[in-house]
Amino acid sequence: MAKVKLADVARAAKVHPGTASRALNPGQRGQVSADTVQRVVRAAERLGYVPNAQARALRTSRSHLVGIVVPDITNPLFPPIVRGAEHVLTAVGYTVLLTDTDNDRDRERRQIESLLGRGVDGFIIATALWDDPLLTDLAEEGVPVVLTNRCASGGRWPYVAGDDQAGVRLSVQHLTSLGHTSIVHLAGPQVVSTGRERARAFRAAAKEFGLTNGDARVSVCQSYSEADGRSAMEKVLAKGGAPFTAVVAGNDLIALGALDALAAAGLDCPSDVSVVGFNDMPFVGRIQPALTTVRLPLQRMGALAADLLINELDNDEKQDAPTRTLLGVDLVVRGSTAVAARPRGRRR
Amino acid sequence: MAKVKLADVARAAKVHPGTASRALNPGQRGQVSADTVQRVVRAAERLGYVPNAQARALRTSRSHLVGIVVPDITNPLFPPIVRGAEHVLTAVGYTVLLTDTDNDRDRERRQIESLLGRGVDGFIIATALWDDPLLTDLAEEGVPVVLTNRCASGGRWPYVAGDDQAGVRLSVQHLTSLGHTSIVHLAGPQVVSTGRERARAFRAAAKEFGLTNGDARVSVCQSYSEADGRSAMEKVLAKGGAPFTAVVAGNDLIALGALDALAAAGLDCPSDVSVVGFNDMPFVGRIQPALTTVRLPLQRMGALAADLLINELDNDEKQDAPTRTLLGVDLVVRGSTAVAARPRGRRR
DNA sequence: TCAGGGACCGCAACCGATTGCGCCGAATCT
DNA sequence: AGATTCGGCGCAATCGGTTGCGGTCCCTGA
Repeated sequence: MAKVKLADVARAAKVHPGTASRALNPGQRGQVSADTVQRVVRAAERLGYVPNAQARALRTSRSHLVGIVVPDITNPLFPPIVRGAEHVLTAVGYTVLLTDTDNDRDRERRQIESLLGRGVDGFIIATALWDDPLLTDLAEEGVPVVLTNRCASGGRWPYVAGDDQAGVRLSVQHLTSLGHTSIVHLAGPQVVSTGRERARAFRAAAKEFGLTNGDARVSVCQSYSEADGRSAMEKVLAKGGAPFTAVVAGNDLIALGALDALAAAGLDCPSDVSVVGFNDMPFVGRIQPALTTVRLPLQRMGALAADLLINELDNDEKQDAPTRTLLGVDLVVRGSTAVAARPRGRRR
Repeated sequence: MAKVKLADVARAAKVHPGTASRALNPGQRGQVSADTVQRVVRAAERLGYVPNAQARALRTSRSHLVGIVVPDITNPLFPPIVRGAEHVLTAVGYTVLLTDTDNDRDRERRQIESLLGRGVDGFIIATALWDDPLLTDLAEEGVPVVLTNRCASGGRWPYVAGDDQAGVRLSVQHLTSLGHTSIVHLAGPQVVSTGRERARAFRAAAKEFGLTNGDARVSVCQSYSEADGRSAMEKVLAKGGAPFTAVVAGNDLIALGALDALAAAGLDCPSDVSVVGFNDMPFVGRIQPALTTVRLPLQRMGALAADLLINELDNDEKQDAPTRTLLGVDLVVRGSTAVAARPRGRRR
């Protein structure tokens, strides 16, 4: 069965294609008599008419396509975000173009350009660097962009994410209330906002809860991964210095790596060292020990990012002050944190 | 900066747009002199020309868009598949339209129709039911489809997945070799191929390894979820019957649910009951007890599915015999399986 | 020298939907 | 009754590439 096109519907309803188009588009329906509208709509239904999105996009230069850019869809952090965004977007007639940049900047740029060639109306980007030339390029071309998960410097883009600062503060508060007086922060990469922000928040919280400088060390991981979490933890253990009894990880992956390093060093979690993660990835509550971590409303983040983008797309007026939303987070206390033991660490 | 279009390039190269088009398309390049090709290509580069995919698709009725349909991107099974497929597809100029059906048939149909309206060239579908009207409809419309993860009856579609039968056989073999003589299979839903196939394989393997009927029970879960796994396990425990010492779960999620039910019933895994899962989802090796499970090459599955689809799209000749590929699987032995204890179970 | 044959390239139609412009007939006003 | 307005709809251009057809020019062979 050949695709039925607008002209077919028009013929069936005995009107001109232009009229059929108006009858089918709620916005222009006022220009057509109710009677005609009904005839056209009926005909369209009877024939099973599905408008050709390509043609429409070509003419209107609105594709109703949205690109979602994630660094690695395999990282459990992102699927819920994608899902939340997708549900909102499809509900209002947008379609999602997903692209996984594989944490590769060149690939990311190529992908985004390809998507632009496809005429996407806007992007939801979860891969932003703190200083990101790609973003400024997009801004110059006037492409609507909403950032999620990570933000960028300049505060130029709408943005929705979890409240990193609050999450870290909750973690530190929890640990100090358990009697921990020397805590290590295994920070995420400092080129992304979450890495910077959580590290900043850690220092602030440490000060707030009375930890002195030497007792609130920060060690930076190259990436958010188990491998880098592990090696960062190993490095801290090897270096010695003041003994510590707790670790605040930049995210759950880093926490997992840290757990490995601790176990390898013969340290037990939580009796020797408490560990808290960030993100509450699926199943981290079932690992051994069950990970205490900060829960973000990921799906809601995605949904909100989509809302923001839709809003920006529909009101083509540019708003000068981009909305920036921080969603509340919870600390989920599980088995990886416990009352501080006598201070302990690897000494040289 | 306004988008540069083909006409601009043509003007810059002092040729007709038609000629510019031919010069830029490798397939037609032979019809243009080498000198002109170079002029056009240079001009295109200089101006930063990006062809408008919509216009091209409209004219050629080839969008280079592929729809990937998954039931729930939040299920860790799917991201690797999507990733594998996406990498292959983008490498040859296709773009991925992702849609998450939320396990909702109506939603799925709407989404697919919407994607068809967008002119997708083909689909990779991971949501197939065993008897799936949606698939036959697509087949009637002549839309290329490749199935992955699950297949459908009739053997009408190209298909790539893990070797379920081999995986289950490995599991049963492993358990019997540990001395288990009474095993329960918590099967997945029987409306999807993996549920049926694994159940069938379980019965066959049980027979092969000498388990009698009463010692190879099958209980079916409504869905692949922790909740249904748990309730199925609870039901088996409540019903009593012959004591069992091992469980082969339809997938990891079901296994997790079963673990919960066992723990709630005061049974220890693995000392009282061994459990083996299926899929080797991320992090199931870190839960307590570390789950013995069957590992599928998920990313490779996605990549292969993409290869199959591309092949079908490029050779518009319909091949009468669809390729069906089963990828080899491994049994990953971890802590949730152990030598059989004395048979035990809940007795009334 | 002239017919025949390519190689190259321009012309214009076309893909399918949208929309500014303007025509026509009927209702309203004076 | 004649002028005027307005609702409803048809016409045709347009979005940006692609491609069948045919024209021009040059080269080859007799």
